[in-house]
Amino acid sequence: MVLQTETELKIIESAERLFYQKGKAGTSMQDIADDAGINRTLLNYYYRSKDQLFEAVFKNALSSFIPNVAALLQSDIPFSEYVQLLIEMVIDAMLEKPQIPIFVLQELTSNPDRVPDIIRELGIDADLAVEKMKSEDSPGTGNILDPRQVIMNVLSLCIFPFAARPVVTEILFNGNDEAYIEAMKQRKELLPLLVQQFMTKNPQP
Amino acid sequence: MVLQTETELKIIESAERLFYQKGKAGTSMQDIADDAGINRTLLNYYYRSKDQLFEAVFKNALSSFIPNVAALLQSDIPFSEYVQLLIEMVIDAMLEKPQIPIFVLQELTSNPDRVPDIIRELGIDADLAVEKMKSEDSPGTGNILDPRQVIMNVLSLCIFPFAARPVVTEILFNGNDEAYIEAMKQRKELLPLLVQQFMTKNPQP
DNA sequence: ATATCGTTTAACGAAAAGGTTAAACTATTA
DNA sequence: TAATAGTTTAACCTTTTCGTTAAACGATAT
Repeated sequence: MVLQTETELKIIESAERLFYQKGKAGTSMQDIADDAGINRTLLNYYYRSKDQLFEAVFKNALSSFIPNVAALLQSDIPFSEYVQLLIEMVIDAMLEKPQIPIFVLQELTSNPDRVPDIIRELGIDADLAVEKMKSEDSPGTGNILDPRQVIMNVLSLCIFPFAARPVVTEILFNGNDEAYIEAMKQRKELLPLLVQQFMTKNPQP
Repeated sequence: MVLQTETELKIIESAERLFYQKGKAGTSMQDIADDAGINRTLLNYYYRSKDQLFEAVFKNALSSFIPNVAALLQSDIPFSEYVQLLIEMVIDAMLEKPQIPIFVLQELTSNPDRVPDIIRELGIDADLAVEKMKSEDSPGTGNILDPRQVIMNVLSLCIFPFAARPVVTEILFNGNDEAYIEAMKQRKELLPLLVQQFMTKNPQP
């Protein structure tokens, strides 16, 4: 069964939406069937079990942005360019599907054993990337930041404001959604400058 | 019933641990009773329903760190000091209970209606704080960053690496937990310098 | 000793959830 | 037209889950 039938697509779309919002345990097969407007038995017909349906959604979620990051990690562009690309990539992914981080992190929190397998499966070797970054860190640039800290900073700055959207909107923007969105647009220009600044300068005098 | 019986405490502790890890829907009343080593009926005896038990845990989670932040927001210390305190406060909270952000954000994602009530209940007025910050932003300091962006940055940098701990540990530190912890300790000293830097300098030339 | 109040337990009932099976339906092909 | 393969549905079974109820237990006060 290579190509997806229309029903199969409707199922995945509904499952995605509901799993993202309510989590795996919080979503019943009936919920998904109702949302897709089909009979519940069809879920089992196409995906055999709830576990397998969830698995499909989860893998989709991961593969929607991790491969890009992984490819970047293996590439041999200069570190500064690398960071710029990473920022753009992650923010774009967030704009498209902001719920993914929470969804993935929640799942990995309740099931941390899965993490190593997933990483291995995606073929990421951070050591290699980090070594490359260090070797690029010629003394003249004044960059003394551990590359790992830089990556953590970039991911944090890009992902968190989207993941925490409802809280951020309410606390910082008094529930004004347009103001939130506007701030996120500004952010896309602000972050590269910010990151470049703290990458190329020694914060200690 | 003002003071808590021993049973009541055991219940809350178990409920907390399990809700944090598995979420509300992923945790059954039986799970909690087993973890606490008591009869399941006692959960209903003391907390009436699963909803009310969850509510108790959720409010605990929020009140464990939001009040500090709220108090800070209302205080009238200088903005730079304010940021330093915020960083310390948030990182300390994260070190103690790193699972809270995901737990809270997951719940708020599946139930966004709750956010406004919660904020109001906690008596936070960000506008007031932001205005204060802006008024402090005398031209001489060169600070042109929107205070809201600064706050977002601080929260992002402090919270995300803890919330994403399993992934970060595996991807950036090859599963070496000690290395992760070491990096977090470094982070506690790094972040204030970093934030101070991008607060007091104009990233645009 | 027994009455009483708070606590704990076992048993019960109802509803929800996941999954299987066999029958009904549909469209294509022989 | 009839057979066939793929799809959809209704009915059924089993397990889990939440909540209630009434009885048992235990300590303290009368």
